[in-house]
Amino acid sequence: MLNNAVGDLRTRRTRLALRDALLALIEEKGFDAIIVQDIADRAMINRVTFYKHYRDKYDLLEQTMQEMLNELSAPVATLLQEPTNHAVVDKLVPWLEHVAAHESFYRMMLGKEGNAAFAAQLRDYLEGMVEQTIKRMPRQSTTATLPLPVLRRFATAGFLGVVMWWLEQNRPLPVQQVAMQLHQLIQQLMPSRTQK
Amino acid sequence: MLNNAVGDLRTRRTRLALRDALLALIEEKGFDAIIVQDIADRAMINRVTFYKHYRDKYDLLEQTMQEMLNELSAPVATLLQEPTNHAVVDKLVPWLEHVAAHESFYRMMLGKEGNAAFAAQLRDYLEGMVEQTIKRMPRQSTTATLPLPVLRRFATAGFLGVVMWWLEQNRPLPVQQVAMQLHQLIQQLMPSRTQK
Amino acid sequence: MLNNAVGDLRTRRTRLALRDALLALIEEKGFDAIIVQDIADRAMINRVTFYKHYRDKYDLLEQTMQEMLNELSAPVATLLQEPTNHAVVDKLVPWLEHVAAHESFYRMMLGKEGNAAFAAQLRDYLEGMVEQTIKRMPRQSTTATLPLPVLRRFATAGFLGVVMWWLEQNRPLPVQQVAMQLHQLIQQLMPSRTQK
Amino acid sequence: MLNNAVGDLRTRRTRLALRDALLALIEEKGFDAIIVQDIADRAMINRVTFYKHYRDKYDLLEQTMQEMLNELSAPVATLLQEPTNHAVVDKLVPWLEHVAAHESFYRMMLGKEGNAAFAAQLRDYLEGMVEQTIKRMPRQSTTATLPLPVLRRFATAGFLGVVMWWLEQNRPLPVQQVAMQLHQLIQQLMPSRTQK
DNA sequence: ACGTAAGCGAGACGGTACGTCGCGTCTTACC
DNA sequence: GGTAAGACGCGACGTACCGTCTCGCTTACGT
Repeated sequence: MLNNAVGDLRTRRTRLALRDALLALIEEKGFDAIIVQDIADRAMINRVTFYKHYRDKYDLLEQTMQEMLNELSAPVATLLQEPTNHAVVDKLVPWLEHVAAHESFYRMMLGKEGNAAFAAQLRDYLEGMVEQTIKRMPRQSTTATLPLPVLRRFATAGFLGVVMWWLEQNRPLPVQQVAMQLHQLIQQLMPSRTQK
Repeated sequence: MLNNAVGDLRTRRTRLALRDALLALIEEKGFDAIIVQDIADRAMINRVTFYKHYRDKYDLLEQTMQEMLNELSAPVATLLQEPTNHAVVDKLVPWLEHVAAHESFYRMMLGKEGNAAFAAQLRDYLEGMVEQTIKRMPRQSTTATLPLPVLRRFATAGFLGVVMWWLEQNRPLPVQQVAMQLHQLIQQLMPSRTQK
Repeated sequence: MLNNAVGDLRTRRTRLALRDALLALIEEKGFDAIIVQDIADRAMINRVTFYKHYRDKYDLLEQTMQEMLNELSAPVATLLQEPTNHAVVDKLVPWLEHVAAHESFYRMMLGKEGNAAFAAQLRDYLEGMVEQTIKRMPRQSTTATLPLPVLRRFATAGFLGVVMWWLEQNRPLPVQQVAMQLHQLIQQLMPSRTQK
Repeated sequence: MLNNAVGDLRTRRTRLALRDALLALIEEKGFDAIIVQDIADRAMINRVTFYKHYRDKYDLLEQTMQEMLNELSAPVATLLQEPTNHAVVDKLVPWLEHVAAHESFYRMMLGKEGNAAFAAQLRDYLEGMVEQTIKRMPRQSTTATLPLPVLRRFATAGFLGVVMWWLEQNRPLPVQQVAMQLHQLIQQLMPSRTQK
């Protein structure tokens, strides 16, 4: 492993090329079908150099996924920190826009040939978001008929399911509309909780 | 590939041993970590003989998955054919019992190290069930505020999500209770449709 | 191994078919390139039946070779037993005619892709012939300048070499002429011995 | 196949080890009985690495044979280039010494379990030598009673036959004596030609 | 600005697993 | 009792991909 001080320009260039190559290849043939030589070829670096930066293709994937999730959560995080109490819908739109921007990546990673770990990670992230949102909300003494973890898992899994559907169908609806529908579905599940 | 005519006793014994070995190994270390030699060893057959029955481990997985799904749907199918209009909950219980009986298999296949194709196949099967159920129901002129595919996908994905949660947590609730909760969640989504 | 009593017609038919198949295949692609399945296919018998008659392809080859040699030596043996003292040339002609009759077989077995064991066996047979011939001859007190084994080996190996050359070149000379030339060569080596 | 540029020291060491292993194994059990793993074990390299250098064991054999023949012809070639007109015998001695030095290799390769291709190659080489020698000689208007190719083939095949006999018998005669006897045999065949 | 340590290309290598070929044995069922 | 048909264990094959090492070249960084 090379010096972690990411200062060196060459290092940064190489790592970037590798990440881009991975993303391109995932879109082309899915993660499982990729071999290290593919990534190196695409990034126009030597295969051995790959191993100087990442343990194996799973290592590269993990780091790339993490960055993807960071990018994904960045706009939402910004919104969350603003004092104005946005409606949930407002948070969904930038979120979905990010997904749309990386459409084929997400389609691949979440689809049949996809990676269960990525889906799980994404769902965990969503569960975290829900948790935070609920914590922020005024404690409403709801008659919680269902245990929270069950409700939360149902909501996040359902949410992701719809997003997958949306991607599989090549986004038949505009972002705003999907956002609204998702919002409505969640409302139906947690009427007392999330109502603004 | 050997004669598919399942007449030969030896063939059937071998194939069965291979399937059982696969299931056991999946529970032990997950599908990806399995090599053909493992399966052959466990089934106490020669590695080459494996290839006389299945193209590769993916082929064996696929066939095994298909049989798993058949087993899964068998009890529900029986219920559906009976004239008495069972409540949805009644269908859920045998379904969940089958999952519970193969707990570790499903936990593995649907979990982080799991197989996205299996999850997708399972979800497709569920969507099919929902579709059939809806067709059987008297056409209620509901004010369907959401497009059916979206609703259906949300419901099935959420449903599976809860089942996964249940397995991940080592089934903290009895089958009946999970069934009830799932039923309630679906009711909340399609109030007019599924109410008996 | 089946009953050695070769009485059974089926057995004889099978064995014959196998031998013919072997000969045909040797001519086509040489012994080494032949697999048991080839022989069985050509003989239109089941592969397993092959093993009921011969241990493996080498076993079949050996028996076939032995028969070939018997056939080869038969006419010469007849001549040898007759009282009239034929010239050596007379013995060579039927011998070469047999080789010519099985031209492609000998070409293959003695050629580049050939079988060293067969060549050795053939040479041993020739050495035996020479030995016998010499024994029959009136003890001539020759000034044997060279040890007999050396002389004999040189003569037989050279003899076979010329036969190979003759086959490789697709028999550019008629049998009689080759016989004469071989005779002359041997005469040159053992002037006092073989002169009639 | 690795870079043929023989520059890399590791490559040369590996190839050498493989050749030596092959030679040792041929002497031990003959070429046919050798499997690639044997060669790799003996050379203390990985089996896969073998395939990075040679297509298969036949490829390795061929190259090794070629080098053997080069080594064999080297001393004779030197002699041929010298102006002094050596007697044929003088050329035979170093030649036979080389064979004696690799006795068991030649015994195996030319014997019953041997390799017909090697024998053929060796004989071709000898024929080439004879041809060259004859060309160099003053055209003697001999009464060539036999066609040259026949004579040449008889001589070379006989020559090799005697060498084989010599090896089979574990060299009962010293090199010089064999050389003399071979010389005499050839003299008897081509009296006018080769007499110095 | 420039010397040097770092990143990098290139190739050999050990090693695991793969999927296939061919062998020889065994069993069952037919004639 | 000979044969067909097929499953099976087994040894070996040649290939794909992996991760490591080593050796030089070149390039960006720190003084």
